[in-house]
Amino acid sequence: MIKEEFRLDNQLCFRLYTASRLITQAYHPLLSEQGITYPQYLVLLVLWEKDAQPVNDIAKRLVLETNTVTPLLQRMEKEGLLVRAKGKKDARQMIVSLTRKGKELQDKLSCVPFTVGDAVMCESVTPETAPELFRMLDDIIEKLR
Amino acid sequence: MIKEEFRLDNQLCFRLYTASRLITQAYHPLLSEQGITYPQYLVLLVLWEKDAQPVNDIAKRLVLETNTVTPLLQRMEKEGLLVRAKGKKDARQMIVSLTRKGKELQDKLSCVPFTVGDAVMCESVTPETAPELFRMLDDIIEKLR
DNA sequence: TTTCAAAATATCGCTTGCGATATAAAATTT
DNA sequence: AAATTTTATATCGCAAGCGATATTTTGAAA
Repeated sequence: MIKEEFRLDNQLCFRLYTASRLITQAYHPLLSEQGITYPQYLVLLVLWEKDAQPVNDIAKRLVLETNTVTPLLQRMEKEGLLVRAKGKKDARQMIVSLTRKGKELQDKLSCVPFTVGDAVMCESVTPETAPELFRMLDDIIEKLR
Repeated sequence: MIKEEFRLDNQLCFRLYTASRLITQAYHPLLSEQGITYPQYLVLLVLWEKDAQPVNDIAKRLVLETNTVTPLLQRMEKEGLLVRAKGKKDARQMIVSLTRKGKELQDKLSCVPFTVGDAVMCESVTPETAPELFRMLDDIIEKLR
C-alpha cells in the first residue's frame, strides 16, 4: 500500500497546479479571440494599472523572472501591443509602454473578468467565501516568495 | 482609474498561478537532487499508487492531455524510470510500468511531502484549515474539467 | 465483410517558465 | 579616476503545456 503522504489526492500542489491550468484554459477562448495569451493578459493588467514601467517592475509584480518576462514582452511588442524603450535616467532599464492597440484591448476584454468569474463560482467558492480563499493563497505566496 | 475587476489583486487565477509556481519551485531542489522534475514526480505518484497503467489513465488522473504526457513519459523512459510497452489486449494502448529505479525513488523521496508541507504551512493554512482549501480547489477543478 | 466512426497515442509548432550565463550600465570602493 | 561590485536586461537550452493534426487500431454500422 502506498504511503498516505504520497497519495495524489493529498497533494496541495497538485490541486493548485490543476486549478491554475483549468482556469487558464477558461480564459483561453476569450483571450485568443483578441490574439493574446494568458501571461500576456497579465502583463496588460499590470500596464493598465500603471503604464510605462521598467521590465523589472513588471516581473516583480507578476512574481516572474526577467528571463521569462523579456521574451514575453518582445512577442507583445512584435504584436504591436506595447513598445520598449531604453530608460533615460538609467540606460540599463527598458521602459515598457502600451500602444494605442494595447490600451484599446481593455474595452474589448471588458467582459472577461466576469465571464471567468462566473465560470469559477461553485458550491464552496462564492462571493462570501472567496476572500478566505484569497487570504490562504496570499499567505502561501507570501511565505514562499 | 482602472476598473476594479481588472485589478491584478482581485484575480483568483493569478493567485493560483503564482502559488502553484512557487510551490513547484519549493519542490525543485528536492526533486532535482534525484534528477526528476515536478511533472515527472506527479507521474511517479500515479504509478506508485498503481503500476502498469495505459498513457490515457495517467493523463486523465493528472488532468493533462496525452500530447503533454507522451513526451513526458518518453523522457522518463530515457532516464530509465519506466518502460512503455504496447498493450496485449488493445494494441493501441501503451502500458507504462515502473522500473526498479522508478520504484526505488519512492524511498529516496520519502521526506519530500513533509518538507514541502512544512514549507507551505502558514497563518491561514494549517492542518485544520487545509481541508477547506482542498474542498474549494476540488470544487473549482470539478466545475471546470 | 466492407466501410465508417471512435479511441489511443504520437508528432508538430509555438509560448511559457526557469536555471545558468552573458552583457552593459550604474553605483561603490579603493 | 580606476577597479570592483551590483543592478537591469537579455540570451541560451531544455522541459512543460496545449491546440491542431496525423497514425494506428478497434468497434460499430451498413
